[in-house]
Amino acid sequence: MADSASEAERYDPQAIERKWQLVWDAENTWVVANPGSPEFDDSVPKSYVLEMLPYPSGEPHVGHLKTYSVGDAIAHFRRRRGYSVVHPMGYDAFGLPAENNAIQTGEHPRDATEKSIASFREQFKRWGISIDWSRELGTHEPSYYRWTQWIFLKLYERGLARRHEAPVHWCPKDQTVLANEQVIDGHCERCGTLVVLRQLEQWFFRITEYAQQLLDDFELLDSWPENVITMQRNWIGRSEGAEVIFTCEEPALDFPVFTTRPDTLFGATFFVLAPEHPEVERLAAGTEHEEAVRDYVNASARASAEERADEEHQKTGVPLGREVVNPVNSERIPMFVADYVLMEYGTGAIMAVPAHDERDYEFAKAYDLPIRRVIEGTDRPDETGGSSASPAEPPRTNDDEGLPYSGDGRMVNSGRFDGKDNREAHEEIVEWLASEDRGKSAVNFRLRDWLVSRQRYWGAPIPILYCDECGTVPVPEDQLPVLLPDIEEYAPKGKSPLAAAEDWVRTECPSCGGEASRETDTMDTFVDSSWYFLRYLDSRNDEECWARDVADYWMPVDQYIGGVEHAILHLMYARFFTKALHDIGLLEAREPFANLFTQGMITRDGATMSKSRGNTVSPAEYVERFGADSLRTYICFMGPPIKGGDWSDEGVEGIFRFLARLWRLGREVADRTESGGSTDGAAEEARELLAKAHWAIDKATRDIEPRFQFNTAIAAVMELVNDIYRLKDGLLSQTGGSSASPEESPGTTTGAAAVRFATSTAASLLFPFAPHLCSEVYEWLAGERVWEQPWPEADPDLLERDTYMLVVQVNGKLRDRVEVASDTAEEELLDLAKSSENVQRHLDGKAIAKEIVVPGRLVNLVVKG
RNA sequence: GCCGGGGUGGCCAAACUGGUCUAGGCAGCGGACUUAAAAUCCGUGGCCCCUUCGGGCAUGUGGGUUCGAAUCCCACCCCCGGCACCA
Repeated sequence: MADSASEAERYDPQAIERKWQLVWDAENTWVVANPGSPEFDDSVPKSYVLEMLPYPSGEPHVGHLKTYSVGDAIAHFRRRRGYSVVHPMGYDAFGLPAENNAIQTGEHPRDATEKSIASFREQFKRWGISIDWSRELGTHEPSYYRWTQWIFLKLYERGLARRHEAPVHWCPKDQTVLANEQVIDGHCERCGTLVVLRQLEQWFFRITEYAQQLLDDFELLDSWPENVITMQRNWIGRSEGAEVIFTCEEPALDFPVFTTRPDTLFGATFFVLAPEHPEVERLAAGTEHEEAVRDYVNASARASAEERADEEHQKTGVPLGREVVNPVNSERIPMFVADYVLMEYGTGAIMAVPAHDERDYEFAKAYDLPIRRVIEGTDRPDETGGSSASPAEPPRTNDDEGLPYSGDGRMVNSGRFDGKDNREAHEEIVEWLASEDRGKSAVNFRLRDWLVSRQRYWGAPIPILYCDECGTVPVPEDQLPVLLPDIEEYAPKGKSPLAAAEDWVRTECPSCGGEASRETDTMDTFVDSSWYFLRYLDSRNDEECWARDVADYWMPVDQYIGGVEHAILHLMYARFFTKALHDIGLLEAREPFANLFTQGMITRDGATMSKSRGNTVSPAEYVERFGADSLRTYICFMGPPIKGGDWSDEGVEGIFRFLARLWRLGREVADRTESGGSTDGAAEEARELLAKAHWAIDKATRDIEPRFQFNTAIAAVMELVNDIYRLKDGLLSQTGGSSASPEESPGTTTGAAAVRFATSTAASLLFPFAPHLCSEVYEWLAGERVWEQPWPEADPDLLERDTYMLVVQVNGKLRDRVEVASDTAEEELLDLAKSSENVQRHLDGKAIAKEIVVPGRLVNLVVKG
C-alpha cells in the first residue's frame, strides 16, 4: 500500500509525455492553415521556423536532438508571442549511405530509407517536437522529385542548367563525380578517398551567373552569423583586377591572363600555363621540349589534387620553348608549364612577376630566371613589407633584398610610370591597355559552376533524353516524374547503375518519335535540399510545385536552424535556387533564410561522437530513462546553444532532478491552494516572490530571443523555483494576507495566490524546453493549456526594486554595502557611505580627493597617500 | 601563413552598455529525516592569512588607459573552427 502510494507521488515522465503527445496528435495542435483555406486567419502575423531537414540514416542522434530542441523552443516561444508559426518536417532521403548499404546487403535503398524515416518520425514524436505533420515529405517520393525534375527543366529552359565537358573531381571509391564544394582538402567529402581529376561531360548549374548577387544580397539578410557570411564570401572569392592579353607570335595565339596587379606588368619576366591548359600540346608540338612537356603534363595528371596543393611541394615546371610578348613593353618572355598554376582559376595562364609574388619568386629562384623589381616600398616602416633596406641607404637596384615584396610603393623600371604611386599606376595602366585593346579591367570569381550529375542510383533521375536526330531533349512536363526504375545491381561501375536498366533507358523521342535514350545520371542530393523549404508550404499540391501566393505568404524562413557544417554547401545552393526561382517568376523572395542560427556540436569526453569511437549517445535510451523533457532541457542548459558542449550523464540527471522538483512543487501548490486568489495588496514575502517571478519572466524572455541564450533562461527559472521552495511554507501557512477579508480561506490568501502564480509562471516559462511537464503543471494550477496562453509579460512595477545594496568603495576596493531606498539622492548616498565604520577606517582621516557616485550602484571615495 | 571565435572555482558555465567576479547546474562537504540506505529538504562552497571583526591575492601571461577593467588598448602564450599555390 505504502509503496504504491509513493509510486503515484513520483514524477513519471513516461506517463506525462504520452498523455500530452496523444492530445497534440489527436487535436492536430501544431497544424497551421495556408492562405486560401477556410481556417486561415490573416489577422495574425506569420513566422516560419525551420530546422535543417535530417538525412534519415539509422536513428536520430544527439545532433538532431539539439537542432530540434532549439528550433522547437523558438517555435513555441513565437506561437505564444502571437505568431502563426509554420514548423514542418521532412527527410533528405536520397543519397549515398542508403545506396552503399544496398550494395552490401542487397536491400533496396527505398526500404532501408523508409525504415529509417519511420524511426526518425517515431523519435521526433517521442521528443514531443511541435511539428505540423500534415506537411511531411521525403525527397525520394515521386510526388516530391517530380518537382525537383520540373525545376531542373525550368533551369534548363533558362540556360542555367547545361551539359559540357570539363575537368571534374572524381571519387574512385564512390565511383562518381563530385562538386567542388564536396572536395575537402583533396578528399571526397563523403568517404574521405583522395579524388582525381577527370575530363568528363557533365551537367552543371550555372551558379556563377549569380556570383555577384550572392555577395550583394547579404545585405538583404536580417541576422546571419558573421563567420558564415565570411566563409561564403571567401568561397565565392571575388577579385578585382584586369584581364591582359599576352601574344604568342609562333604559333600565333593570344593568351589572356587575369591579374589583380596590373601595376606590376613591367616586372613580368616569364609566363606560365597550367598543365591542363588546352594549348599546351600545340605549343610544344615540334619543339625540342615536346617530350619533356608531355611527360610533365602526364605526371601532373596522375598526381592527386592533394599532392599538388601540398605546401612542401616544390615548385616544378618545364619550359615550352616559346615566348609571349608583354603588351606594356613589347618584351619577349619565355613560356613554361607548371602545376602551381591552376586551370580552375582565372584563364589557366599567368604572367609571372617574381619580384612581387611569392610563388613566382620561388619558381624563378628554382629555375634561375630573372627577377626585376618594379615597386619600391616607401620609407614609412609600416608599408615597407619586409624590406630590410634602411632609409638612409640609397635604393637598391641590383639585388633581391626584401623580395618578394607585395606591398605598395613607388614604381621603378616601369617606363613612363616610374616614380608614380603604384595604386595610381594600376588605374592608368589598365586604361592605357584598354585604349590599345590589349586588356581591360576585370572581376574574377573563385566560385565554379555547380556540378550536379552523379553516376549513382539513389537520386532523382535527370529528366533529359538524347536523340540521334534531335540531340538533347528535355522530358516533356506532362511525362514527369521520370520514375527511378528498380534494378538488380547497385554497385557503380564507372557509369550510373541506371544504364543497366535497358528497358528504361530506351525510349521514344517526344520530338521526332524516333528512338532516344535517357540520361542515366541522377542529381546531387543537394539539389533536393535546395528547395524543400518551399515544398513544405504546399506539400500536397499535385498541380504545381507550390501555389505562388502560399509561398509568398510564408517566405522567407524567419528562423533557420542547423549545423555550421552546412555554411557553404547547402546554404549557398539554397540561396542560388531562391534567386533563380525568383527570376523564373515562381517566387517573390530573393533570399530563403532571413535569420540563421548555427548551433555548436556536442562532444563526449571531448571528442566528436562517432560509432567507431564508441562514444555515441543514443537519445532513445535517455528518453527511456529520463523522459524527453529532461533531455531537451539538458541540451538547452549545457551551455549557449551556439557553442558546443561536452555531454555529461550527471548533467542530465541534474535536470531530471530539477524537473521532478518542479513537479512536486506543482503537486503541493495545487493541493494546498485554490485558484482564484488575488495577489493585490500582497506584502513583504509575497511581494518578494511576485517580484522574483516577474524578474524571471523578464530575464527568460530576453534570453530566449534574440539572444538564443537558453541556458541562462533556464537558470532564471531554477532561481525562481528555488525561491518558491524557500518562501512557500511561510506564505502558505498565513491565514490571511494584509488585505485578507474575513471569508478568505487559507488557500486564497495573497500569499497563497503569489505561490500559485509563481509556480505556474515557472511552468509557463519552462514550457518551450519541457513542454510535456509544463503542460501538466500549468493545467493543475491554471486550469488552462499553457500553449494556448500568451507568453507572460513582466510587470514593470514589480521589476522596480524599492531598495538596493549600495556598494561603497575606497580607492576602488569594496569596503561596505549599505541597503538604501531606490530614490535616495546623491548627497545622501555620499553621507551614508562616509558614515560606514569600515569606510572610516580605510579613509584613515585622509582628505577625500574625489567622490564618484553612481546612483543605483555604488559610491567610490578616492583618497591620496 | 591568412581570417574568425575563445581562455573565468575541481568541471559545464554567468556577469547584456567598464561598476559587488563566479548566477544556475554538476561534483564535493555538513546537517535534517531514516534502524540504515536511497530519495528528499536545508546549509556550505575561489585561494591564502586571521579565533572573530577583518585583510591580502585572484578572470591565460606582461604592460597600459580609468576613480574603477573579465569587459577597452598594446604585446605575447595557448586552444578551437574556417580557408590555404585564388595570380
